[in-house]
Amino acid sequence: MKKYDISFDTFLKNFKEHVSKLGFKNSIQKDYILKNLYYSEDHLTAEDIVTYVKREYNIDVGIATVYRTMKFFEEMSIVNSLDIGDGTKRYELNLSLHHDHMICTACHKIIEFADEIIESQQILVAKENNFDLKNHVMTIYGLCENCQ
Amino acid sequence: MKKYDISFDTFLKNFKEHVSKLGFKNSIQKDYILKNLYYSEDHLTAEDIVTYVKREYNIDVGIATVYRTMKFFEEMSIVNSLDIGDGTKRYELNLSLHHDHMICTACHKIIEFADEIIESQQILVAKENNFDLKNHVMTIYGLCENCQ
DNA sequence: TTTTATGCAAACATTTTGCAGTCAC
DNA sequence: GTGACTGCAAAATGTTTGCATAAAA
Repeated sequence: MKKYDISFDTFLKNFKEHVSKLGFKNSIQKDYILKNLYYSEDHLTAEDIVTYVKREYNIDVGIATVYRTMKFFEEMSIVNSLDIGDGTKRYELNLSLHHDHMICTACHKIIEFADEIIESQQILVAKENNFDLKNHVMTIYGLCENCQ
Repeated sequence: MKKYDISFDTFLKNFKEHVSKLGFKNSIQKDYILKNLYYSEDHLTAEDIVTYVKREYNIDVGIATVYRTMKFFEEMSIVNSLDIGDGTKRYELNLSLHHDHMICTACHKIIEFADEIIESQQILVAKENNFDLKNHVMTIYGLCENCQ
């Protein structure tokens, strides 16, 4: 659904250079996990990633590697994690402009949205509290159009 | 820290009547879990609740009962749950006005805040998307004053 | 007396960790 | 060759469930 401003190849190349510069090592697992995140739908669980990478690219990745890699990607700030309330972490690429989520409590559909007023107000609130804002998550729960 | 507009005794009395009317049964476990939520700090884990109820009131409550009770309270809309990103659910009484959280990623301190502009903008965004808003969660991550 | 709630222990699901072997640089 | 990465299996963690008993209405 969502397209990014940067092509996958460019993104991957940049990322691999970045990894090298920091003294970490690249691997085909990292490459294909990233490729999968780039081209698949958002909001994948670790299990999803294992399944999809195998199905789409025929690459075997262990679930432990996925968890470790996602933690690594989060620290690199190229991935965000998301909890839709079912006790399972989901991951999405952090390449697009910041957006938030509306989650339907009936069908679990996820609607993404971005609102500039909310964004700027958050920055203001953080400043008022002498808080050094790094990231934020906003989730609206309710019923989507179909489920009302 | 936070005081509610309603006394615990009044709140408990109302709640017990409500439970009866719906055909459920009251119990001292429910009473003391509620009492603990009312008087303790916010953002307790299930484990915290077991520990505190024992310590403060010398009442034994099983962890399974806490989970079941919190689910029940959430369905009654008197409790909210909160995920601060460490994989453990935390609970707080839903008696006060809506507020959101800023969480320090270094010391895990939680700062509560309420912002009317953000609140009203959320309602607007939901409306624009034909989404029937029931609840929402907003969390800002970053560094608190002390940890910067 | 009927039905719901509780507590225990077992089950379950998700995530993390230790370790031996592999791969990148 | 060294150090980081991977995969497996085991462990750890958090949460849920089945069942017998207890308590509420």
